[in-house]
Amino acid sequence: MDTKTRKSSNIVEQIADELGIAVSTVYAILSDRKSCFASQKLKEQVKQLAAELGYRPNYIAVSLKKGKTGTIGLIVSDMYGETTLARIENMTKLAYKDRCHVFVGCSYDNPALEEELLQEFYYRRVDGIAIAPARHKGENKFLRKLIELKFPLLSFTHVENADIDYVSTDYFAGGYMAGEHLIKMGYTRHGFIAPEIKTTAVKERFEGFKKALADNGYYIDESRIELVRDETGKEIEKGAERLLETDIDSVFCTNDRVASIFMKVSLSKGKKIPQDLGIVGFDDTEIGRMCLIPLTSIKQKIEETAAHLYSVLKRKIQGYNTPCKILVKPELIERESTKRGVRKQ
Amino acid sequence: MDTKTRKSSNIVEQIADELGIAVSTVYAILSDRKSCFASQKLKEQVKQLAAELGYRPNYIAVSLKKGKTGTIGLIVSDMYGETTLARIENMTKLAYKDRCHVFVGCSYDNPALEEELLQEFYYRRVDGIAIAPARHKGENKFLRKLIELKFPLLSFTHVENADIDYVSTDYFAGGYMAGEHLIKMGYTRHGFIAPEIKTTAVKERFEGFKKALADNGYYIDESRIELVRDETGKEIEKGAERLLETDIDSVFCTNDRVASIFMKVSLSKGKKIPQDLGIVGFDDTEIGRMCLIPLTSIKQKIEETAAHLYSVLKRKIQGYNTPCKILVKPELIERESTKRGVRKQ
DNA sequence: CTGAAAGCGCTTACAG
DNA sequence: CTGAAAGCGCTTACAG
Repeated sequence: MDTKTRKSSNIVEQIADELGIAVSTVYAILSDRKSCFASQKLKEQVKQLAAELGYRPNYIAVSLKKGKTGTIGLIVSDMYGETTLARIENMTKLAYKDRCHVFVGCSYDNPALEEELLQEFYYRRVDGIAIAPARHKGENKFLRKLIELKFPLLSFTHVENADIDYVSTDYFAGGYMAGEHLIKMGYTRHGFIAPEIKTTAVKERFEGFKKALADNGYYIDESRIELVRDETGKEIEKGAERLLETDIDSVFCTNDRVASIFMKVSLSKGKKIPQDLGIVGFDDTEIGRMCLIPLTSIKQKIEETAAHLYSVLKRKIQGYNTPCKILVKPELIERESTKRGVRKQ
Repeated sequence: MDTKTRKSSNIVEQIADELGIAVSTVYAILSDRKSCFASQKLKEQVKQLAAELGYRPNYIAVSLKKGKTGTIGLIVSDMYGETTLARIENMTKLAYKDRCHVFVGCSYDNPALEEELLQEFYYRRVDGIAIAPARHKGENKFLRKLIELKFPLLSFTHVENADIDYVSTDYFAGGYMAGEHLIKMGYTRHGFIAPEIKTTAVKERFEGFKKALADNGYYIDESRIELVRDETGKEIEKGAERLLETDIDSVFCTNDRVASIFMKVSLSKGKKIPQDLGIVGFDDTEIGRMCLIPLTSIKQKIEETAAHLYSVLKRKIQGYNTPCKILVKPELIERESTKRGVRKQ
């Protein structure tokens, strides 16, 4: 038995010395390696000692050696609302099934910050990145670089003029559903309200909406399109008031929050919902469900989308790099705010 | 000049070979070390080459060497609501100022999962952990262990019978404020509604509420305390209906969601708010602001709390380990739902 | 002012 | 079946 007390501060070496075996054997035992043929008794001794000495595995060393960190970067573009939280939740939950953990970062729609975060995560050696890209346009050279390098990277939305892979909600289809639904419920004078359109996600839902109207012989007049200056409650209220001065009998709102404000303004003006006015929102959030007249809304299948995205990302991490552009259809959730008696077929 | 082409795959070695200098010099230049006295020209050459060869720093190696990862673990107990998202946001934002990143994990109120996550983060060598502890009681031995080890660990709430440091909202004070406010507005028959009380956070706000009533000569009768079976909308509605059959003229709801459901039920029964009925919520969320009658609510100062928590955590990481039990007073946000003409002084 | 060397804590061939 | 050695990519004294 080797008694030269190496007095190492490294617990694994201490164990090896104490038991007169090699460090590599200790590691083999401690990490339950299948190719470890130590006797049961030895294994127990080692584990016992490890516990006594307070051994803790060092995942950082493992990461360095393996060249994989078991880590994913998630970049969101805002820290507001159920959609963002759901993305965080889904990614962490899915990753954890593979014992992976996720770093969360927010670009606040700022391309420079987005670039920084991307680089940070890249240097930190995350195995892959999921990103909800900044909506305000701006050059992101680093994003392009990562795409060129074929770094495992996947987006939650389609990005104009960037060849990034994505798994996204089909916003166009969502808008189409909203339009179709209002028509089916017998509404004929359709309006649209949204804060100024800066994102593909919003532009597409509007395009889809218009297409549904057109396909059914309707047309949306300029005066019935209200593009509000910003997302503050004040501005949305003002927009709602203007829109209510037109002859609309229904409105598609870009999200549930806008819809709920619209509803409040409408009710305060004595409108009957859904009789005088049908309202459709987007996102199917709690706020819509809580409205005095529960809100019909287009629900993004966030969970399904996330599962898809994660599995593709995982494949990319494993080295498969097939291009991937996936659109997931949303779903119409019908509630009181459009439940007018008439149901035209 | 050393021409033995070591043909290393390591970019830094390649640079060193190419330029005939030592690797340590290359590293010194690449990481802009102040104690690096290489000539400006050499520095430029090195950086140039690094860019050409696509060098990327390896934070994992740095972490291993330095024994610090620049990483924080955040464990939340649910993935629901504005408070959780705000915690995630604040932690990531604050940490990022120090170029730290945060792993997010959720225990879903499950002590076993909580223990796992704690251990994962510990093994992953996060520098510190911020935790919103699981509310359902259950032994968490690992938590205790970390506390014993004096691992940098801080909680968002006080935990019964565990000596964990925390920076928390003062829920008792919040409940007290709610009670005091209702009394000041002239309400005299006070009720309380909440899903069954499992957490200190809720228990304390109720205790504070009762104290405010007692201090002002009021008393809350059993019949006016509605503890609902679970958090589903259905159960809360039923509870609200029962409570509305008593003679209450005001109610303190454990959170804004419950309050907004309560309001809906009340309105549908023809109650006038705030004249017949005053309602106070908790958390000051969008849902409360969106109510038909905007909701008076107790606002947790999440941002302030987070800033406090982060700075204490940082000190712990730096090795200072002074005990820390901090309560941050919340704030009453007065809106229409309690704005009754009478203002008793 | 620069460079050779040891070491952070692991894993993985490879030799015995 | 077990162990000695090299190496993952860095940093940090220390020698020159």
